[in-house]
Amino acid sequence: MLLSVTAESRPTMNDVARAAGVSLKTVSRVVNGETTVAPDLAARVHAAVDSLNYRPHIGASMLRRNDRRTRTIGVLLEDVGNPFSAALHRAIEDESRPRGVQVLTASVDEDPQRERDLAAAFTERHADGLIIAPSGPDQSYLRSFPDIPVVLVDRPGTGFAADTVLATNVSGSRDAVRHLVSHGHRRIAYLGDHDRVATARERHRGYLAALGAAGLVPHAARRLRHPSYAESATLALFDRGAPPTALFTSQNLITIGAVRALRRLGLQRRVALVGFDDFLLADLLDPAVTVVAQDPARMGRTAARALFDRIYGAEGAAREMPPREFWIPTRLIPRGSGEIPA
Amino acid sequence: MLLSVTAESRPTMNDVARAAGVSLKTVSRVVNGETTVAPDLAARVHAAVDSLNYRPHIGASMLRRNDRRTRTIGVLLEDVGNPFSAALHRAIEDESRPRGVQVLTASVDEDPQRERDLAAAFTERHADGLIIAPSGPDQSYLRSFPDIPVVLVDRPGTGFAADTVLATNVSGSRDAVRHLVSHGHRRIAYLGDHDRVATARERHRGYLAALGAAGLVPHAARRLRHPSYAESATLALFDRGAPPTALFTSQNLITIGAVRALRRLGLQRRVALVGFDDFLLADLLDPAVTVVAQDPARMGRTAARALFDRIYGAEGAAREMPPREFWIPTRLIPRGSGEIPA
DNA sequence: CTGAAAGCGCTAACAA
DNA sequence: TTGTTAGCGCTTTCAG
Repeated sequence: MLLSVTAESRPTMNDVARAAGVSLKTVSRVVNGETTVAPDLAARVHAAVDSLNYRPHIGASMLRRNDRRTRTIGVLLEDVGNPFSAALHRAIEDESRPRGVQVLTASVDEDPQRERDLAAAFTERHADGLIIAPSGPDQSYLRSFPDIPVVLVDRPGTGFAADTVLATNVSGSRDAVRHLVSHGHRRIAYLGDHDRVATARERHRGYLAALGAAGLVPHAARRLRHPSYAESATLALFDRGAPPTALFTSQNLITIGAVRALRRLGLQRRVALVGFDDFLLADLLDPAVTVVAQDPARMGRTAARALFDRIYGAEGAAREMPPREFWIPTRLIPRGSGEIPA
Repeated sequence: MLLSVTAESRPTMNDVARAAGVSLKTVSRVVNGETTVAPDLAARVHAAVDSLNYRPHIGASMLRRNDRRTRTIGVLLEDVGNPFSAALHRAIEDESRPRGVQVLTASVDEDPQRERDLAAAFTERHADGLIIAPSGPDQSYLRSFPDIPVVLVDRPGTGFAADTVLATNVSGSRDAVRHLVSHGHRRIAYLGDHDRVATARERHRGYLAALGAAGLVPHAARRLRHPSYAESATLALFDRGAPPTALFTSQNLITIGAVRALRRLGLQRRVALVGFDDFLLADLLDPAVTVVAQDPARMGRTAARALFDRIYGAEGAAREMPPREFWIPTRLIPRGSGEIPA
């Protein structure tokens, strides 16, 4: 007497065909919803599919199909755990779902090597397209994947032409600083990410432009190697002679660090603050924090639509379109901290 | 003169073999790092790989391989955009990366149908395993995917036995309420998610248990259909006779709603508040919010390790292990709002 | 309308 | 050490 050693492996179309007493090809037709199958055969196939609990193997199917679509895209974000990336991710997913597209995600953590490796990994898995928030100084590595559409989001790419979705970083920062100037400030300090980060460079440019237009000079500009230095860097600004009367912070976590520092100094009601990028509970702090809000959801939706245009749009034509730029406007939200007079 | 109309399709192992003047199988060996290839042949293959920019097709490879691993897992979360889910996701990614595993993610949004559909979609893509934060009332649908290891996280499953990673919801809630009792409160209200949500049920149980142990009766318990009702529900609690002197809120967004309501009533320094689940900036509010913190990063890491145990662990043995339960402790963090006396 | 044969890109099993 | 043949699960092509 032999014990069964069946590996309990998943049924294939062949198994279904045998069970239904039809040919493999007829099963294929039914599974793919072709209408050229006699009703009684189709019914037998459906019954067999149910009883065997058959599920198609889309990997095998894509291998043979002419269009070779996996209906999977790859998304490279700064860090899937941070609120900005998470909001982008969610918006991309919302555009993908109705199209039956699944999403592979990964965090780059400002590591250029990782960016390249992950793009390669997604390519080997035959993602139909890539959405990338560029991190490294150079995206020319993408040229070695000529057959896969790419959309860049949040930051511009270098050495590679692709559809790009960006916030209006320069004008948004200009608005922020102009707002502070209009409340009488003349000593306005800047706290931002390292120049390596493209968005930080742009926001710094906006800061300088607004100061110049107002006939002011930069009071102090700190480009931080990491947001975790924001609190101590802010404290240092108030260590000497003529401290700033207002701060412009170029990013979420830096804004929060500045808030903590001002609290410690007891200056939160005396020194004005405008931050770039909104954050949860900014309105519940005291004073509530004035920000230039981005719209990550809209950025994600726009990026996903641009990608799907190219992947699944009118064959040929859509893929060859010249690269497009999408600018997503920012919006100044006055809440209190930015309206403190000089 | 003919124009080239080559479809620019990706080179295959065959192309590489031709270019290197070796057989297809030799290329396969080199690409897979087998050491049984003569150095000069290997060098020629590498050169051809580089010049053609060849990348292996892991879909085709997995189809033929004996182990049939895609090195891809599927993760079903409540909402990839919310901080708790995003932290889980990030931790899962951190465990996946060193193993060369890519992560497919999707948001279930409390929709049982979507949960099933997405599990099926991941299965069709031959994910090696699934991590699921159960949302629907019943996970027995997972039995129709007998060949794929599953780990449940954040909430227990129903109708399906699997490794499960849970926060200590009951004891954490008990700690929270006991903390309020120890500050003299006797009228402690509960605000939480609808009973449909398993974690909400457990946290409510902990609330009742702590009250019972203190000889108290529930003051008012509101099970909300959606967190967006938290603010108005809190306001309503103070509409009548003997309002609560303390609140226990069972979730992030509900806690924040309660904070908003107490502010509007000007009661934020008179009514005590302890929330389940920590949130960014809880310490910067005034008063700072006392919470029972979960550890989503540890939950994610634990879930991922449990899954990888089963997928890639000692063949056979690991897959057949009985289901395990992992309890991730919560921690009460006193910050001010929970220490307001009755 | 249905089916048989070929083959997608790759690895397993075997032979040379 | 290297190459040959077969075939993973499926769709295509083409013949009935």
